[in-house]
Amino acid sequence: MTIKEIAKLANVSLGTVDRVLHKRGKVSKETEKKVLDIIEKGNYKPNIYARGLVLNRSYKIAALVPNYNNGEYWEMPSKGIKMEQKNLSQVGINLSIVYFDQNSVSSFTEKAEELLKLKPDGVILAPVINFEAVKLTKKLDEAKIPFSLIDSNIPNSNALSFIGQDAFQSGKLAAKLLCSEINSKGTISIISIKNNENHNKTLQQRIEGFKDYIYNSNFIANITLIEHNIHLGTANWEENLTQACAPTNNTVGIFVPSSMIHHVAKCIESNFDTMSTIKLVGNDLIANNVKYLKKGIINYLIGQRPENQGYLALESFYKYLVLEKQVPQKKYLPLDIITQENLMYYNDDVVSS
Amino acid sequence: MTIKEIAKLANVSLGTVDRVLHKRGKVSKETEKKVLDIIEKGNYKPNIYARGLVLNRSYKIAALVPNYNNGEYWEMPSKGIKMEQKNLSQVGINLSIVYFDQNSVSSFTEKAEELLKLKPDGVILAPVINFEAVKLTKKLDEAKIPFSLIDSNIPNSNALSFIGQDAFQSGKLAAKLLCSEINSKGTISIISIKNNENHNKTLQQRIEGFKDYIYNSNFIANITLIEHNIHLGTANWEENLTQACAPTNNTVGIFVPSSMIHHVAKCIESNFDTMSTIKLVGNDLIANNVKYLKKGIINYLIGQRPENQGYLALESFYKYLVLEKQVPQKKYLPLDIITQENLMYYNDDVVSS
DNA sequence: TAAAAAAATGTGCACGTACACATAAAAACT
DNA sequence: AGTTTTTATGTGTACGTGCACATTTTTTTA
Repeated sequence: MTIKEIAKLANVSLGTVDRVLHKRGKVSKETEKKVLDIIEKGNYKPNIYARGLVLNRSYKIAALVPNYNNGEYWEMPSKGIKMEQKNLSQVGINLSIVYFDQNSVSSFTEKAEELLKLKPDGVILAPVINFEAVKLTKKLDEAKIPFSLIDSNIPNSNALSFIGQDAFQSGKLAAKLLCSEINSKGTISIISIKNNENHNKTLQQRIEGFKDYIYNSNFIANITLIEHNIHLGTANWEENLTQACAPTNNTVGIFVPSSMIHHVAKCIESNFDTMSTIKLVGNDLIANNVKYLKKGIINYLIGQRPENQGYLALESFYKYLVLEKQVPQKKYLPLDIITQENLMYYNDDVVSS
Repeated sequence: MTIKEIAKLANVSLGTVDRVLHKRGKVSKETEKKVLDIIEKGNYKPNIYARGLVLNRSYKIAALVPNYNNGEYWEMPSKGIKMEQKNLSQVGINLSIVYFDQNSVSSFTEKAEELLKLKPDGVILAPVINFEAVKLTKKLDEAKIPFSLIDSNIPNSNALSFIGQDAFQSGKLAAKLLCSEINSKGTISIISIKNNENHNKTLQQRIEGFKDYIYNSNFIANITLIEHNIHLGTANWEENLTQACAPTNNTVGIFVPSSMIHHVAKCIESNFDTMSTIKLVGNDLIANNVKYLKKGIINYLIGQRPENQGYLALESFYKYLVLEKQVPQKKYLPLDIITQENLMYYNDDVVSS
């Protein structure tokens, strides 16, 4: 059914139907009702091609995400955004990615300014520096620029959508998996490995989830939990890490609540004679982690589909701006459990493109 | 860049550019080269809206899948197909689903005939009755109707694409998960639960994968494998099943290579005093299975994203027919590991729509 | 009751492409 | 050279929508 057909059925002109469809007024009550009835009955849906052709709109989306080296976690969300950009470039979605250094607050504020200068029609934001990100969202609200959050959420923000994981539940799952691998009494070491001093909400929530599971399970009778913090690049960090890997001589498991578990795996590998029985659970399918998963040093990785995060964020803007559809306010991605046996089907799980 | 602009730059008419673009001939070598150069340089991409508008093609896709009762496995692929249909109806993809009874060969052949009478532009086929499905694919080849396979593959067929799982690997994964839950010597029972006598390739491959893992691991020293076949609806099948659940009095685990594990779980629940320690691993997130996963009777389920299978199959036709893109010949979906802890983020993992 | 104002309705063009048809230029024939 | 045939190039229309502008009808005002 087309506008023309509606017009014919209602005995009015195209213009009148148009005014009814777009609520531009200047239509008498009666004709409006007549037209609306026909639209209803005929289940009229605008032709997306004709619509796209005549509107020929284009939107500028800007993403503010951490920079990265090859193989690091943040490569993946960026990859996802870029992939989807290729699909959406033909339908009027243009993308600029602005990278900031997640170890530097000033870098973030600087890049945030840069981003605002682009006057984007939408923003994708990774609020890893939480406090500063909140400030930016305020500014975006003022400027009436819609924004989507990826990776971690800012509760009570005005975000168009949040796409990421449930960090607490991720921690619980890690604990469950680690416990399933452990058959004896002993110590589990929780090692936070970080680049900076910034408080990381996601890590904290994962650890809380992890402890929650242990404390509420039967395992607590047999397990002692010890927490460690390692700051990459500081003096002796490697020694400290080795120490953290086996704080007692009956250490049975290690949990690293981030993508940094490959550092632990490397450490275990170097001390294989004494540490080979320690079970490892961590997060994220980055190349280094995958390597140790394949070797059997890491037992489980929990994936959070970071490419999908990026791609869904961009897609949400397409749906919102171009298709003018509603988008879900929150999208928790599944917590994928990855082992040697199912790795191959996740590792090249390309963004559906 | 538009055709008009190309024409202007090349000092020719729109018609000439059109002939070059569509290789309709009747263009002199020189002008053709001139136009092609400009197209190349300008990186011309046809406007998909204008294209869609003027072509206004529509395609009839027919799906041949097993019928189902509420909550059964085959509800999910159908659901996925239908969901994507909603998205694609606006872009000229029309769908008819033809259901057959997977326990009846004659039903399949009958419905296959019905499907061919629809003269579809593409077919989605679930070849669960392998031999008959092969015959159908031959006919489709003759009629030059492209087809996609879901759920299980037909090797060396001419399929546009296969979308499904790696059944062998799925079995290996099941074994790994079951073993991780088992801490003592004992018997593992592999129970095939079926509705019919037909040979089911997928089940067989899963069992082979399962055994492969066990036989090549250290567990084989402690584990005895026993296989059982249960035919639903036959006399005493429930007694037989109870028998199969605990063939020895140190049965430690049960693997069901299909979505039918809820029957086993029910049996365990009824005999909870004696069987509560038996670990269960099965396939597919159907409602009945989820129920027992939540209760803790089933320990792991392996998911294969059946909705996605349906939705990707339909999407592959959209890409192939409408967008005229190439589609991957094979798409193995990830083997999702589902436990109580990550269930919630899979269970409502709606097809990205 | 005529003129002015307001409300209602109608018309025409543009978007970029595909394809049918019309025309012009070049080549091959009497 | 003049005619026909072949080859090359140009023109026009339709697709369905959105929006600016034109026209008609109704209501209000002097």
